[in-house]
Amino acid sequence: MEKYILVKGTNEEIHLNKPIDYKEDLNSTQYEAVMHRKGPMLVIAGAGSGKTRTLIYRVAKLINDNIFPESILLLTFTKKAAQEMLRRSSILIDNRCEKVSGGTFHSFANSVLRKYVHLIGMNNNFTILDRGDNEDVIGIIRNKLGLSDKEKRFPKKNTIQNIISLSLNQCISINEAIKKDCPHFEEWTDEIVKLRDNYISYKKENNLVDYDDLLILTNHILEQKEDVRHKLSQFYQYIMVDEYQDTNRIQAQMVRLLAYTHDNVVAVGDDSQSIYSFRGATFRNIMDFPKEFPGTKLITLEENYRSTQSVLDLTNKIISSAKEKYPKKLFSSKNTGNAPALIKAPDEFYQSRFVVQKIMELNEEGVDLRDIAVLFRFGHLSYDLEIELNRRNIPYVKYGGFKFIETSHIKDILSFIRVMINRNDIISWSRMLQLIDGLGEKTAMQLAEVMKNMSIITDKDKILSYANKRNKEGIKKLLDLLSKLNDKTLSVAEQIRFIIEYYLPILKEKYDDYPKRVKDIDHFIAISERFQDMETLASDMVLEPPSERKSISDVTAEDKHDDLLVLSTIHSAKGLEWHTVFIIWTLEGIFPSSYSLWREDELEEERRLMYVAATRAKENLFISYPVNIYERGSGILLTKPSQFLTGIPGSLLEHWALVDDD
DNA sequence: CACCGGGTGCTTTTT
DNA sequence: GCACCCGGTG
Repeated sequence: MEKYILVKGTNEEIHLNKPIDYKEDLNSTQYEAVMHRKGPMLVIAGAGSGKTRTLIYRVAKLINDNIFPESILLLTFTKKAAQEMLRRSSILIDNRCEKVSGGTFHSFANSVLRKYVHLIGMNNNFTILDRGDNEDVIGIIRNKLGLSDKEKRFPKKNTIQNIISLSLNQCISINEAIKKDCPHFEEWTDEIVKLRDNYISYKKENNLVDYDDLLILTNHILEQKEDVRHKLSQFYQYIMVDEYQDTNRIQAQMVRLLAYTHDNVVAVGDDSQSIYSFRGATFRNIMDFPKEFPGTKLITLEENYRSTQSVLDLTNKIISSAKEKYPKKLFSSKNTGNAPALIKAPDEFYQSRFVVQKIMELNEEGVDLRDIAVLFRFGHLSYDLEIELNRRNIPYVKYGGFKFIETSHIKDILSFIRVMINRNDIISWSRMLQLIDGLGEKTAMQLAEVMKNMSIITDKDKILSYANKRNKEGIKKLLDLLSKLNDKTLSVAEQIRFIIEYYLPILKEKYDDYPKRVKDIDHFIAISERFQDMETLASDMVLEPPSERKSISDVTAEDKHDDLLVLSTIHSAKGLEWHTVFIIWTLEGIFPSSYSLWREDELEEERRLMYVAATRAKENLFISYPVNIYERGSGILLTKPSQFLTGIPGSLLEHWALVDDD
């Protein structure tokens, strides 16, 4: 037994291939859910009630009963969640679990499209646009339509992108989306509709697909092509959807279509944790599931295995003011524990120092850094804290906020890869060309149009005829690189090496802070080595980008057994748990955000967000806010603590004030 | 004409 | 910290 003392993790990991005793390992409601075999079932699972455990055991049970693993489709919110579940199922049974189908809705849709999109007249080697690319395309079209230099203010490209996406995800018209999201731009409705139409045809011409298209085109195929729908539905006999409260109409529709021959769907979720309505998610899906699938078996998991009763008393109180929900009240199977605390700090710097000091104390008492998390509403709210952490040499990872993939140097490198896959990808051509000194937007767009139709090898001179004195050498160098990359026998790693060899001098010229960026590039090389082909590399980088950003100080900490403190936006903390949780910046106007204060449904979502944040804590929960903060956006002084915390009695939430002791 | 550098303003949450 | 705009320069 000795060697298992080092095993860190959940109970089932200690199982190690002994036959599973389902009755012993699960409570009676979990057991009922796991034993369910055919027909629709909805599991309402409160925070920490063993939702993941239930799913894992169900996968194990199905495989144990010799169900073909590939016929199980497990749709989750992140790829990480899917992998983690399958890994844990594998420990229970064996690695047949790794063969279970699934991933995120988007990655699943991607794989369907790569196979079938030619049936609706598109090319299977399409490029997926991430949000930045998306905005670039919209920017180009906006300029083409002459909508940028009007006297009156025309909405920015990211606003337009939001409007278009909102209208698709919520199945409403552009007009309604504008009314809902930004009524002050209503006068531009006609122009935005025109822009949207141009955007659609532009994508079609250039073989581009955005996030929304992945889902919409997949549904389109499933609706139009009866044979495909039938085939897939027959193949995926056991469909499970995690985090059902965060699906949107299109995703619910996809599930409906996939299940049409058998209705064999298990949806798991918690309406109180629905926090993605800005992306079109609607908790109506989970409320209406029983209507959509008649004969649904409903199971509610209420026993909480995560948090102490003190934490639950507070979280029950926070959610009790919510307007609409499936009734449930969590109770703990653990001890009472420490009361959560609300800490009032004079300013941001005090708050940061308090958090850091507390973390160091806990760490000395034996709590690992990886068992502590600091959560916040927006990615940028951690900047000050990050400085303090660096100063004290506390290593951390950050989830949420800016993405590795969204940094300009990584996008630069990806542009080469994308062009190699899809020569019609004008955006990437243009980005790549603009890296050349003395070559700007205009020339890049012209050249991009030319180069996508030419052979790099034979038409060199024609391409060079577009060059001028200043950029000729640069274009020559680029052509050299492209002809090297033309060699089809090169491995992914070899191709990447050529690209980086070409790119590094440019990087050093372009950015003063290049040493930091070179490290990112090394990270990228390491990631790319796992891939056999460029196509998968390119789509995986967009669909499931490496989301964590390590602080500069801990490139070495990776070797120190990865004991890193976690900083995260609340959205990215979904589904996770820690021994100690800090929630910072709980200030009226920030959390709830000032955007939400005017709309009841958005305020409700902020409340659920607070609930999600607080229910991440197992033992300790510290909630803090600074006072007297000037917010530049709205120009007001923020001084009040979050309305979600003010009416709460001191017995549930202790009030602390910071005093100087140094 | 196109490019580039400097100054200004604004900044949700994610696939 | 980043995107966008403006005015100077090649």
